[in-house]
Amino acid sequence: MIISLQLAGDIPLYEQLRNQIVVGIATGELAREEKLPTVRQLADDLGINTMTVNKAYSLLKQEGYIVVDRRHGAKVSPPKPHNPEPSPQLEEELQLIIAQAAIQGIDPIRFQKLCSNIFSRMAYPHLNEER
Amino acid sequence: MIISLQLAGDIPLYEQLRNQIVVGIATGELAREEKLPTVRQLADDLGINTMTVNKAYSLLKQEGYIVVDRRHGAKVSPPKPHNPEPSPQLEEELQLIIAQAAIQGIDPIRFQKLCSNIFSRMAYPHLNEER
Amino acid sequence: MIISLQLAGDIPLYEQLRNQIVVGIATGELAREEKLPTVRQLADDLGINTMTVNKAYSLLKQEGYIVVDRRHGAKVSPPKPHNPEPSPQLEEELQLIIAQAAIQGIDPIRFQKLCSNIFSRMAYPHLNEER
Amino acid sequence: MIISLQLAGDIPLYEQLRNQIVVGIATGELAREEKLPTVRQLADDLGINTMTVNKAYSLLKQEGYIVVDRRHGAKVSPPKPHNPEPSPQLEEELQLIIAQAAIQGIDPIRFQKLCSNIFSRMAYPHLNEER
DNA sequence: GTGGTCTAGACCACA
DNA sequence: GTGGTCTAGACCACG
Repeated sequence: MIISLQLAGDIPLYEQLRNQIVVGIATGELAREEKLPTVRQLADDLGINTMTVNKAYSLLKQEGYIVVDRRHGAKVSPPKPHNPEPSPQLEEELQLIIAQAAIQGIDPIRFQKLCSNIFSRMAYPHLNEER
Repeated sequence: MIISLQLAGDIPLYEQLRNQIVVGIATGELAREEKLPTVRQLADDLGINTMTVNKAYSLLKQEGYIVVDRRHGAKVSPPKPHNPEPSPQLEEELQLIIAQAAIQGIDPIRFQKLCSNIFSRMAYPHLNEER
Repeated sequence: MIISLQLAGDIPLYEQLRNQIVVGIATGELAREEKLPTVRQLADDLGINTMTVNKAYSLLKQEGYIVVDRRHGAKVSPPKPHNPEPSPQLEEELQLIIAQAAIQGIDPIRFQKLCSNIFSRMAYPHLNEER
Repeated sequence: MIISLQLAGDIPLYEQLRNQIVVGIATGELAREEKLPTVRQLADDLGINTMTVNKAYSLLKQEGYIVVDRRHGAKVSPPKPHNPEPSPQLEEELQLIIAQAAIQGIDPIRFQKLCSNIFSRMAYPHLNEER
């Protein structure tokens, strides 16, 4: 999986890292149960400090996206059960996005299509292949 | 228009302010061409520093959401022409949101419905009243 | 409030710090809404690194014990409503404590008395003085 | 006796093991003088490293919970005499628990009841069958 | 060899 | 002046 960080940006490195891994999990690029690179490995690859990677991993662990097994490092969490209720925080973020889209001049139909496109890139295991 | 800031939160005050004004514009709560309160006025109302409000206004101006006329203060920008192409940045943010939603266990249909609900609260002037 | 760290121990410094602050909040030694010392201040006082204090504060923030106001630093969270249901984690920890006490030869009556003593040192605002 | 370890957790495996054995002793699930499985046996059963089990046993021995007879393997220590004085360390741990409980909004009566429930699951041999 | 912890010192964003 | 972020380098606990 390719990770690209913009060193000169407003978003903290650890957050960029966290975001890209979240997307990687959702798209299936990082398969469920797949082992993530070690902290040191990833830090080396990206040319950043181990503690920065550490912080990203801690965040992901805290949010439940990954689990850290002391024996084998970090891996992607097992899929969550189907849950139709969005968190309030997510809803608020979505509202902001849609507000911006609306002002930019994007109509709802176009937006829906855009969402569909993005969704189709996700490998969400919640519809058919879930136990 | 009601603005509520959480003083003790991770999101910077100026960004919360900017976000709520953007939503206000999209929902029509802040009518197009409407005059915004002065920096000092708003800072007083919210009990925060003028520099913070100033920063939010600067950001909004830079992003094109408002125009600052030296004689009349700040006001909401006129509507943009219909433009079906989303900015890459918006697309990226949307991707992150959808990724999180997918992992949370929200299916595309539910998500679409959620979007529709939010869109219906927006007064997007791009479909009928296009100049 | 006095904080004493054992530098040569198994418990990480940031955790010792976190624990003592939690106790300080419960006993009322750190009054509700009271401002905590700044990260740098405390780090200097204790002779440890700022990042260690930072980590303790982050933990406390994440757990809801304190709130961090960007304008005035960290302060103790407002009291929680009366809630008779203990978290499962707390229950498990308590079970371990009681197991150890039982093996040590402490009978239930003695234990109850011990709890009462400790509780009497707490300034829990949940019984009378709550809105 | 059933032992369940969470491989992906913050608590070290050897400590989880130690804790569960302590609880097992207190509840009487592991009867006094009962022989514990060998290090290798237990390691195999749990699918973990022998060193991890070894460490847990060493800790338990050092704390006086078990005795290791070179000829017969490890077994639970004989009951301690009735001793109403808690160790300072236990008292400190209890203080932390109670502090958290108080902040969580649990009142002393509820807490006492919780303790009683847990105590009733213990088979403390110090009240009646004292030698 | 893994992640976790800690240090000293630096720079930046926020208000 | 506050907390937040990042670095380079080190040591330790865990398994």
